[in-house]
Amino acid sequence: MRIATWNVNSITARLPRLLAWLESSGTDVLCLQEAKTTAEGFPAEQLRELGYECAVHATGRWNGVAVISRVGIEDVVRGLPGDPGYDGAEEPRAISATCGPARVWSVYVPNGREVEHSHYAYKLEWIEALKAAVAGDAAGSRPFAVLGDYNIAPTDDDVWDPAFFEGSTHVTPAERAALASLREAGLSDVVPRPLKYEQPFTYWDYRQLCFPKNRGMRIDLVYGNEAFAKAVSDAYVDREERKGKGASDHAPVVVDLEI
DNA sequence: ATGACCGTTAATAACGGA
Repeated sequence: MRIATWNVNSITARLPRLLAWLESSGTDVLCLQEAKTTAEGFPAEQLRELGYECAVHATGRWNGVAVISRVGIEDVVRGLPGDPGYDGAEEPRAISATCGPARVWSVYVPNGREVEHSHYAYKLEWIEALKAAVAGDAAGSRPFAVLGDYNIAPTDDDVWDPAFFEGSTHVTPAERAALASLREAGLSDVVPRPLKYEQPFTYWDYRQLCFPKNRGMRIDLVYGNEAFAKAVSDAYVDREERKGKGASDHAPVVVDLEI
C-alpha cells in the first residue's frame, strides 16, 4: 500500500496537479493539508471519478485537512479531541480515518508565527492535545500513523542552514521536545529518502530561488507506531512535484507499506 | 534546468505562510 502526505496550499489551485499526481504516483491513501476551501468546495466528485473517496474537515479560507483513499474510508473523526482552539475558535487542523488495514491522521499543526506570539503557545498546546488523542492508537497493534505538516524541523539537519533559523519558530527546543513527546507515546519518525541532495527536505519557500538552491526544511512528517514502522518498505520525498509552474511550496512524502 | 512568492478575500491591499 502506498500512503502519502502533502500540504497542497489550496486544493482549488492545485487540483490539476493533484489529480495527475494521484494517478502517476499510484497513491492509495493521501493525507492532505491546507485545503483552503470549505467542505462544500472540496472537489469530491473529481476525486470520485478517479476512484477515490474522501473525508474532509474544512471551513474556508485557512487550514483544512482531508484523507483521500481508494482502499476505503471508515470511522472518520473530524477535529482534534481537546483542541485548545485559537482566539476562541477551533480550526480544522485534524481528521482521522481507517483506510484498509491502517488508521491514519492528517494533521496541520499550527505555524506558531513567532516565539513570543500567542500562536506559538497555541502550537505547543495543540501538540499536547494531539498526543493525548493518539496515545491509544500509537500503543496499539494496528498499523497507525499521524501524517502531516508538523511545522517543526526535528533536528538541525532538517533545515538548510541552522543559523538562518536561529530565534525563529520550527526549530526551538520546546517544539522539538513536543515531537519527542509524541515519539515517547509510541510513534517513530519514518524518515524519507531524498531523491536528490543529502537532506530529505519537504518544504521550500516560494521566494528567492529557495527550491533551485535547495534551501529547504523537513517539516512534513510521518509518525508511525511500531506495526506501521515495521511494514515500511520505502519512503521518499517526491521533489519532482515541487518543480514548475503551479506547484505547492511543499512536496509530497510517500511511504510504501507491506500490508 | 527546478528560476527570483503564492493564494484567498475582495476590490486595493491585507494577511498568512515558515
